[in-house]
Amino acid sequence: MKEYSTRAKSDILDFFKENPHKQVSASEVFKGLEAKGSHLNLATVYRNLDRMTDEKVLIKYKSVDNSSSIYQFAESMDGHDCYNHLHLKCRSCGRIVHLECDFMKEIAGHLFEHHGFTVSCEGSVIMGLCKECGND
Amino acid sequence: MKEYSTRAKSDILDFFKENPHKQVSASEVFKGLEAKGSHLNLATVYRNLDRMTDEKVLIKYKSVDNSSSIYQFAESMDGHDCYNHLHLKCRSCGRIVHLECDFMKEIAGHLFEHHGFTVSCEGSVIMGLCKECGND
DNA sequence: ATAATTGCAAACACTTTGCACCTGT
DNA sequence: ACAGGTGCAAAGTGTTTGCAATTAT
Repeated sequence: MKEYSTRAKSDILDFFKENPHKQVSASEVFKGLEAKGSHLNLATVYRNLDRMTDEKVLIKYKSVDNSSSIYQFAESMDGHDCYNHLHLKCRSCGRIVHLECDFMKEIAGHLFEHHGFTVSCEGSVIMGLCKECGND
Repeated sequence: MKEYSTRAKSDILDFFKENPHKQVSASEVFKGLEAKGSHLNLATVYRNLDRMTDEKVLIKYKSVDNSSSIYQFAESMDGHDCYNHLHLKCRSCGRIVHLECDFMKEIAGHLFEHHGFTVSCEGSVIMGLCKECGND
C-alpha cells in the first residue's frame, strides 16, 4: 500500500512541526488548521493522525481526564528508544522526560528482585513536575 | 446530603466484594449484576460508581486502551496511602502492586536530584508483569 | 413529607465507518 | 487507469443529564 502525499497529510505534519512539544487532540489539530485557512474534515484528521501514529511519526497518549486522545510529534523525541526507558510526565506543562540514565536499570532490578515484578516501559508513566514547572 | 441505602448501591457493593481484585468497567458491573438477577439501569450503575469513587470506596482507573474507565474495590488496598507510593500494574492480570518500600524514596530522590523532577504518585503507573504472571 | 435515588430516553463528546467522489501516481 | 485519500453523513462507544416516578428516611 503506497502512500500518496496529500495536502491534508502535509498540513497536519506542518502543524506538528510548528508545535513540536505540544500534545494536541484531533479537534485541536482541526481547529489549528482551520485557523490557518486549511479546512479539513475532522474524519480526515483522525485518519491521518492514526496513520501517522502507525508510522511512528506521532505518539499517541491519553489526555489526563481520559476523555480523548492526544498526539505529539515523535521527532521531538528522536533518537530515543522509548521502549527501554520510563517516561516522566509533567503534570503542569505536559512535557515528557525520558529516563534514559543507568538508574533505570536499578529500578528494574529492584522491582524484579524485591517484588518479582518485570518492568516493561510501554504504558508506564511517572507523573510529577518538571524542572521548569516545579519552581512555583 | 444524606445518603440513602438502596438496593442498587448494596448490589454494586456486593459485586465488588465478590471480586475484590478485579478491575471492571461500568458495563461489566451492569452485566455481572444482570447475571445475578439484579437488573439496574446503566445510568444508575454509572451514578453509583461515581458516588462510590467520590467516597473512596472504589478507585477509578483508565482501561489500557483508553476506551473506558474501570473501577476497583478500594478495600483491596486498605491501609495503603496510595498518594505516597508508586503503583506497579500487571499487564496480564491487572493486579496492582503497591511500591511501599524505602526504594520509593530513592526513586524520588534520584529523579529530583538528577532530573529536577518532583514525583507525585497520583496517576503514575509502572507497567509490567507481576510475580505470578511473569513465569510463562 | 421530602430529599435522595431510580429508570428512561435523549443528549453528549469523541471516534469510526460506508460510500461516492476526487487526487496522486 | 487505479490505488489511495477525502468529505459527508450516519453510526458507534462510553458517559452524562433532565425529568417524572419511586423509594428511603
